[in-house]
Amino acid sequence: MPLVLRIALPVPLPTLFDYLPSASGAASVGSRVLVPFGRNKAVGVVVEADVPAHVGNKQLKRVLRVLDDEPLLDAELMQTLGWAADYWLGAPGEAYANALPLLLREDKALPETQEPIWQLTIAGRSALDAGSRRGGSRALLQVLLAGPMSTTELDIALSDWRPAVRRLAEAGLIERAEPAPSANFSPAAATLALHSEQEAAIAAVTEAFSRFQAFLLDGVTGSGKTEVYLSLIERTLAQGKQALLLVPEIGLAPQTVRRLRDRLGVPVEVLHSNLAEGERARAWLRMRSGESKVVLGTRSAAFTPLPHAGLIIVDEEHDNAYKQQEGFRYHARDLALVRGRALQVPVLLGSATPSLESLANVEAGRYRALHLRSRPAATQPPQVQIIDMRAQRLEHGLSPALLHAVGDTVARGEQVLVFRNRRGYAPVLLCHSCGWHAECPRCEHPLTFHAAWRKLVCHHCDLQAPVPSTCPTCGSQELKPQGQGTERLEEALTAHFPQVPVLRIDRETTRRRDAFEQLLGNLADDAPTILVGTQMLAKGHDLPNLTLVAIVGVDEGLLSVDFRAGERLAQLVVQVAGRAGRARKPGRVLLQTHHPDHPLLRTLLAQGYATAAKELLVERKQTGLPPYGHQVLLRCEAHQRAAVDAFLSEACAALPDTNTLQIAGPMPAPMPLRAGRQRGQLLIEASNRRDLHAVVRPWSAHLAQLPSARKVRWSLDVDPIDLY
DNA sequence: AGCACGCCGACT
DNA sequence: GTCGGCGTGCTC
Repeated sequence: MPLVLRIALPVPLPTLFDYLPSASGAASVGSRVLVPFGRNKAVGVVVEADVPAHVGNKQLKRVLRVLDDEPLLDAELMQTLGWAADYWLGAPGEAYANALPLLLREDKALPETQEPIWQLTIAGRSALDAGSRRGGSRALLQVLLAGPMSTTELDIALSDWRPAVRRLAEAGLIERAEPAPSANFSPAAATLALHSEQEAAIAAVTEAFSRFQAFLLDGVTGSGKTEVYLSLIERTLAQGKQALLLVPEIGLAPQTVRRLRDRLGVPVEVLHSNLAEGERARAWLRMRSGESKVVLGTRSAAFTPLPHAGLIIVDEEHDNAYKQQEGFRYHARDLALVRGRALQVPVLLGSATPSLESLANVEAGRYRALHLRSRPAATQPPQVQIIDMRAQRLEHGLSPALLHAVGDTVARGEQVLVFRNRRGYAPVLLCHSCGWHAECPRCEHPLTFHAAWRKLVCHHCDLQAPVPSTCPTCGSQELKPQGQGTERLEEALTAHFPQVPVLRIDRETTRRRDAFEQLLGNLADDAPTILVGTQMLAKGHDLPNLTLVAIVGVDEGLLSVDFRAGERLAQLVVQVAGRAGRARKPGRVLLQTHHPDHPLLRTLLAQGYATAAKELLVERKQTGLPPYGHQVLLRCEAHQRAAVDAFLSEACAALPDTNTLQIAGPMPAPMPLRAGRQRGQLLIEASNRRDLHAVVRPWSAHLAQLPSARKVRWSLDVDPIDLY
């Protein structure tokens, strides 16, 4: 039996692949190799070396080339990635592929980690004196007059400077400079005075430096969580160690990056999906080499190498954006915790509305709770009030009380946010004569009416259809938009308050890059404005003159069958409400509902998120749902319903008959048809995670062998976040 | 996931 | 007579 290298290749297959070592040199675990794969070549990562082959001699091929003399992935990442693929039942190759920036998954030399630095040439100086250039080129020359600048610095100083660099470099007016010897950075911005809760939180985490301990920092909006992060990162740097800060989405990044850079005075690497591949690879490599000390990033940044790890922070830890919803379905928060344990560093989870999972971990003594209860930046917490919509004369879904409050607020010269989690004009187009409504043929869900586009749009599959002028079943002209989306609210508010600008912020109005930043930038002058928007407005962004938040139409969340709907609703309401009254002015929150007596709303408003969450946890415990029970969801879709049913029933039959598992299904998915595909699922639950994995691990291998599996698209989701 | 092989419809 | 549709099977 020959000794081989066991290699992870970027394919969604449950196996590693054995190869004979390269003729030219040995490859070590964690190094990348180029191998022949099928009729092609592929770059893979060596997972095991000098092991006996799993397959017959004649199948073995030889490694073509070893790409790294030194392992690119260190022992900790290799171990964590192996664990991750096993835990989330992912293809090992996909786990490794996820960890490496795209550029590092290619058969190329590693890019230079030094970012380009540009400086003026002598000709450039004269050109500037002569004033011969204009536009972007002139601005760039002006900026470089102060001295050489790196890509990062140019990003801060100018927007869209890259074309100008190309033009001026070609004209010989600027050139690449040698990097200056790395100077000692010194913190620029002064430390804010910390209040006692912040001091306590910082002391607790600092005390745990150099060992693993999870913390849950529970701090209301405006209580100074970011300041705690900054201080802790500063202390991590003082020890010569690295810090990883995860955020749920890029939208939160620009302001945080600026704050980190100003405060820490060291380069801060940023990793997110919108980044150019070269930048991404360089940032990753600079963390790997230890050249950089701080990285801020979204989900995939949880895989950044941290050879000198000191601290991991997960901000807004409750946010579902941390869970990857396709391919390798990992959870970045949970991965961060596993890495913290492997690296022996503390992990700080922060949120104003912690997930029930994290609260249960505090309860079980696995995490230490840290609280920030006071709001130093605001005089008082916003006052929340329910508006009972029943028996009210509504104007486009807005009650008189709500409109009055909006009017009063703008009359005082302050800003209003009207929150509605539905884009478009109306979620349904209904025939008042016969009850017909427009439906997506591929999803069997109502089409949303978009007035500005004069179109019906399916929000599940992006199908677009013309708006019929008469009812297709009865010919009546009584087609009426039913319900309210942000577009309709914008229209209604504009009509009602013609003297006040109404600004809509949703996926349509912010489609263009930076549009969100620009729209909010226009608000900087604090003039009275009515903002209408979706989810996007729930987080980040400090609007000091925003004093009224009106939440419209959260009733769907109260009635949903999804067991997490209540948790999500509570988090959303608190996060949106947190937008109000962040500066000196007191904030006010109005919640318009048809269910003013709903126990969740009552608890939430009377006693706050912590109490509401505690009650939700009690319910979960009684019903054995997560975090007290554990779930694996088998999803399946195909054009033919029969193919779905056949696969799921075979899959169900293949499960062992143990009383440690509860099996729900096979059943249709909550959306049984989507984009023309029939969908079904099988949910497996157990009170013990180890029992669940022990069953599901061999089962998933078995599923791949089923002939019926080849006629469907299927996937397993460990700890699913939504069951739809 | 790619990528080939393989057997049945509308074009020069 | 071909080009090409996507079903099925394989990748150490």
